[in-house]
Amino acid sequence: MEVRNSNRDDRETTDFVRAIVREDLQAGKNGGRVATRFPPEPNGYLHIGHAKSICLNFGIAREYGGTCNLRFDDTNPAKEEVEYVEAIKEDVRWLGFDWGDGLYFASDYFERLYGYAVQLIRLGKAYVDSLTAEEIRAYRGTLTEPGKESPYRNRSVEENLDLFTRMRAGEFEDGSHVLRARIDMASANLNMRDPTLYRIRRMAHHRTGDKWCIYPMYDFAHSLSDSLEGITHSICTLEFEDHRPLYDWFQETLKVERRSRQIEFARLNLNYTVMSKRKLLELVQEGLVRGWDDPRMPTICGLRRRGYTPESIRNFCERIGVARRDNVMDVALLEHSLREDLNLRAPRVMCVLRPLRLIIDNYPEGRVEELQAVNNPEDPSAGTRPVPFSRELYIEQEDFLENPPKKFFRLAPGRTVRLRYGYLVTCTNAVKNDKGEVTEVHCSYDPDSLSGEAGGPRAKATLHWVSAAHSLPAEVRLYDRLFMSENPGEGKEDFKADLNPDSLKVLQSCRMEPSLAGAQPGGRYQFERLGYFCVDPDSCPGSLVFNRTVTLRDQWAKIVRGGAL
RNA sequence: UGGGGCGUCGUCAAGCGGUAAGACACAGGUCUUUGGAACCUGCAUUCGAAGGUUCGAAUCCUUCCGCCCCAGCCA
Repeated sequence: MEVRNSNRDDRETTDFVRAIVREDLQAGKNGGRVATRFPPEPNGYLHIGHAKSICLNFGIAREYGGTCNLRFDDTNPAKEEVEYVEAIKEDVRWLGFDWGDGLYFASDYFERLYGYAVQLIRLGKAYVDSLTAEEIRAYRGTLTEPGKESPYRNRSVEENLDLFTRMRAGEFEDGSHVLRARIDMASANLNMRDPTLYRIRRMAHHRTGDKWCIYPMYDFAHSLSDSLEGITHSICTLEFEDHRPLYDWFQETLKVERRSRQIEFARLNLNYTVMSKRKLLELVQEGLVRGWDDPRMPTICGLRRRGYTPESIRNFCERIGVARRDNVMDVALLEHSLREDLNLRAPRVMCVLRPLRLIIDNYPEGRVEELQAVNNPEDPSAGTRPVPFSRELYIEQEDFLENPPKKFFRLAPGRTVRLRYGYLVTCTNAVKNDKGEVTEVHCSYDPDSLSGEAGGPRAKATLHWVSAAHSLPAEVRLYDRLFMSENPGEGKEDFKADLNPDSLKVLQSCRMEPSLAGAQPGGRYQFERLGYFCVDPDSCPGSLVFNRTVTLRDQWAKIVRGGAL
C-alpha cells in the first residue's frame, strides 16, 4: 500500500551538524567529499539512542551524496563479543541503512596503529611508562591541581622503542607498562595529561585472536581510524567534547593525509526508561526482563519484537532534532510516531482480550452469517474480509457495566449498542455467579439494523466481538512502561527500585476472529478499539501469541484516569 | 577554587539585530458504525536573571544564577 507522507513540514532539515557539513561543502573542504561513520563498540545491543546517531550519520551521508561506514570500535577484548557485532549489523540493516562495502573494524587497523605509535615514539611524542595504574592516577593530579611528570617520561627514543617492541612481543605482565603520549601534565584538560595509548592485555580478541597482547585506547584508535577511512565529519556525543583537542593532536602530530572534524551533539534520553548499556545489561543479567529483546527494553531488537516499525523510529529521530543541549524526550512522541505509521498500514481485526459471553436470545440457534468487515479504513485497497456472526458471542468484559456511570455509553441493562459490522443489540439481562460477577449477558437484536444500511438506526457505542464457536484462543502480552518514574533511580541508590511491577500482564484466554489463524510472527494488526498488536516469535499455528505494541489513543481511559466518574 | 559545554512553552525545537516557527503533550469542538483516524480552535506580550548598547535585542556587551561533562591501563 501507499504510505502517505507524514505531516512533518518539508523544510530542509537544518540542525547544526548539517549546517556545518553544508558550510564545509561550500568552502570546498575535503574535495567536496562527505564521509561519516557509525562506530559502535560491540559490547552490548543497540538502543533507541543509537538510532538517533545512526539516522544522523547515515542520513547525512545520504543527503549529501556521501558515504557512511559501519565501524566496530573493538579495541577492548575484555568486553567485546561476536554475538554483539552480528546483532548490531542486523539492527542497523533493519532500521533501513546500508553501509555498502564500508564495514570496518578498528582491529583491522592494529598493525597500522602500531606503526603510528612507533612514529610517535620516534617523534619524542610518546613514551613507555612503568608506573602502576594507581601511581599514574596519583600523578595525574586533580581537576584543580596540575599533574606530575612520570619519572619514566624522559626515557630515550631507543629505550622506548625497545620496551614497546617487547610489550608487543609479550615479554611483560598485564599492567606493568603502558605507552603514553607525551603532551602536557599541567594541562587544564585532563585528557591532555599524557593519555594512555596502549595497555597490555594478554587476552584473546574476538577477531584477532592471540595475535596481540597490547591494545590501543579509544582516543588514539578512534582519531586515527577516522583518518584512515577518510572520514570527513566524525559525529559523536557531548561527553567527547573534551577529547577533541586530543583527537586533533594525533592527526596534527602525525601529519596524516586526511584530517577529519569531530562534531559533538547531545545524546537522546527518553523518560520512563534507562539508556545506559550498564543498566540495560544489569536488567538482562538479573533476569528482570527476558533478554535484550524483551519488548519492554528500549533496545532496537526490543522495539522490533514489540512491534515498532523502522519507519516510525526514523520519523521519531527526525522529529526530535539534533542540538547541543541536554534533553529528555517524552516517550509519547515515540508512540505518536508509531501510531501514525501503524494507523496507515495495520490491518484491522477483532479480538477480545477478556471474554464475556453475550447471547442473542432472539437470534436463531445454529445460524451463522458472514459479515463483511473493512480491513483498513485508511486504505480502501486493503479490501474486506468475512467475519462469522452467530447467536453466542464474546465481548470485552469492560464493555459491560451493570451500573454505568454517566459518561459510559457502552452496554448496560436496557442499553442498545452496535456490534461492529453487525447488528444493534439491546441488553435484556445479566447473569451473575455466586460472587456477584457478571458471567453472561443476554440481548435481543434488531434484524433490520445490519451494518452498512444507509440511514439505518444508530447507537451511541460500537463494540468489537467475536463469535464464540468460531473464535481462536490466543495469549496476549500486555506491556506497560518498564519504570514507574520519569527518571528511574533519580534520588535513589538503585534505579531498579523504580521498576514497574505491572510492566507485563499475560492474558491466556483471549479470543481472536478466525482470519488470524495463519498469522505469522512479526505480523502487525490493529485489534479494533484496543491497540496495535504484533505476533510474537513465540507464536505458532494453533497457539497464537501476541504482543501489545501500543494502545490506541483512548478518550474513555483518560476520563477513567482523571477520576471524572 | 580548574577546564569544557548548555540555558527559548509541560517536553523537544526553530530563530543568527527588525519585533517568538513547528511538533508532542494538554484543553475545548466538528465528524465518525473503532470513545480510533481526520479536521478546527486555544496554548511563551516573552526567550535563566539583572544591567548596558541600539530607533529597535531571544539575538550584541557585562555581571550574576542554574544544569551537564571531565581525575579508566572503558568507549
